Amino acid sequence: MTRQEEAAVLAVVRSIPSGRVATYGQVAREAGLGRRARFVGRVMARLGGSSGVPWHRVVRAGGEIAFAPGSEEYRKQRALLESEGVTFQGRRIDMLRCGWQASLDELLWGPPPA
DNA sequence: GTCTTGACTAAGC
DNA sequence: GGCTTAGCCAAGA
Repeated sequence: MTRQEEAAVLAVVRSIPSGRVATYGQVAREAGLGRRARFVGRVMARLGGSSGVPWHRVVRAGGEIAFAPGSEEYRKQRALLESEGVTFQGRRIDMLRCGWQASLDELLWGPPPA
């Protein structure tokens, strides 16, 4: 929609700490978009990847990567996540360990950089 | 203006 | 565990 909402989405995604992931719906809520999870997906798609935004930390509900398993993008995203310490179980991310929860975030990992 | 498409989600079978 | 359906909303054609 507007640049502002897009910026809000990017800000939320940037605030996801390394080694953890958030779902599209979660990002949408954090950005004040309510249930516009698809909008988050659209913003990610438009980024292209070289925007300094950790797009790979955004996954679908349930902790599954949004891309088709085996696809180029899927493998890239998974590789990036695993390099940050995110653990997978099959094609799902262990959300209990790596899922991002803002409140729990500060308790376990300390306050985010910004 | 409408119709289609999609990096979504929750619920139901 | 998986697949389908229905709801959702914005961008492009």
